[in-house]
Amino acid sequence: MDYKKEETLRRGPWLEEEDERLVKFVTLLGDRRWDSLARVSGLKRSGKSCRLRWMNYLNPRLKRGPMSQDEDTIIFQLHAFWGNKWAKIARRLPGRTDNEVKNYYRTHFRKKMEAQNYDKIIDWSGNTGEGLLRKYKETEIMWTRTTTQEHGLDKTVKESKQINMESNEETYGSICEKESFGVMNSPYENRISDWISEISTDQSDANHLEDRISSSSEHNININGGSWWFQGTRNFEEFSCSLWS
DNA sequence: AATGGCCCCAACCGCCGTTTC
DNA sequence: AGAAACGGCGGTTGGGGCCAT
Repeated sequence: MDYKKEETLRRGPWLEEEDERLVKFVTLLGDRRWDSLARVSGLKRSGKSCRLRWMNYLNPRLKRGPMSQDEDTIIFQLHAFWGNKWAKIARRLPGRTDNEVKNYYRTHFRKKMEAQNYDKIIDWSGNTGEGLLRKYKETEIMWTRTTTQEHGLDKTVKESKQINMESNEETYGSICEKESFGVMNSPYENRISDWISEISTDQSDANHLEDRISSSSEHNININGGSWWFQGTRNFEEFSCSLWS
C-alpha cells in the first residue's frame, strides 16, 4: 500500500455508518479477502481494520455481555494449560474472541493473582530449566486429574470449583503455582507455554510421565484412571463442541 | 463541581505462517 | 520457486467512563 493511499485511511473508533456498510459488504462478499472488501465497500479503512471490526465486534455469532462463571473457570483452566494462547482459548468459548479473553484475563485474573500475593513463588535462581519443566508438567497432571473425570467437563468445572474452595493445597495450590510463571514474566514462560502446547498432542509422552508419577509415593494424587491427557482433551472437545451445537 | 487515578476494552501494531499468483 | 498478499496471533496503547477525594 502506497504512502498517499495510507494517508487517507481512517483510524480510531468506528462510526455507525461504517459498521452498517461493513456488515452489508461482508454479507455480500463473505468474510475473506479483506483488502479488496475494504476497497470495494468504499470504507476508508484498511482490510485488516475491517477484519478486526468484524471478528471482534460485528459478527452476529459473537456473544455480548459479561463472562459467566463457567466461562470464567474455563479461561482460568485453559490458561493454566496453554498460557497466553488467547485464540486457542477463545475457540473453546462460543461467541468469545481472543481479544475479549485476553482483556478479561488481564483485568481479572492477573490482578487477582497479584493481589492474593501467593507465597508459592518459585525461586528461579535455584532451579534448572529441566527442573522447572518437570515441576510444571507434574502440577499440570495433578490439575488435570482433579478436574477431568469420566463424566465430562461441564460437571468437572463445577467440581473443580468445589475442590478449589475446599482445598488450597493440592489443586488450587498447583494451579496458582503455575500461574506464578505468568505473573513473574520469567524467561521460561513462553518456552514452557509452547512446550505444554506441544505435549498436549503427545500421548505416549504423557502416559510415560503418568506412569512415572503414579509409581512415586510422594505424590498424593486422586486418580480416576484412564489416560489423563487424552481424557481431558476429549472432554474439552466434547464440551466445547456441545456449546456450539 | 473539579480533578486525578484507575479500570476496561476497542483498536492498532508488528510479526509470522499460509495462500495465491 | 519465489514474491506478494492475506490472515491470524499476541502484545500494546489510548480514550472513555467511573469513582474517590
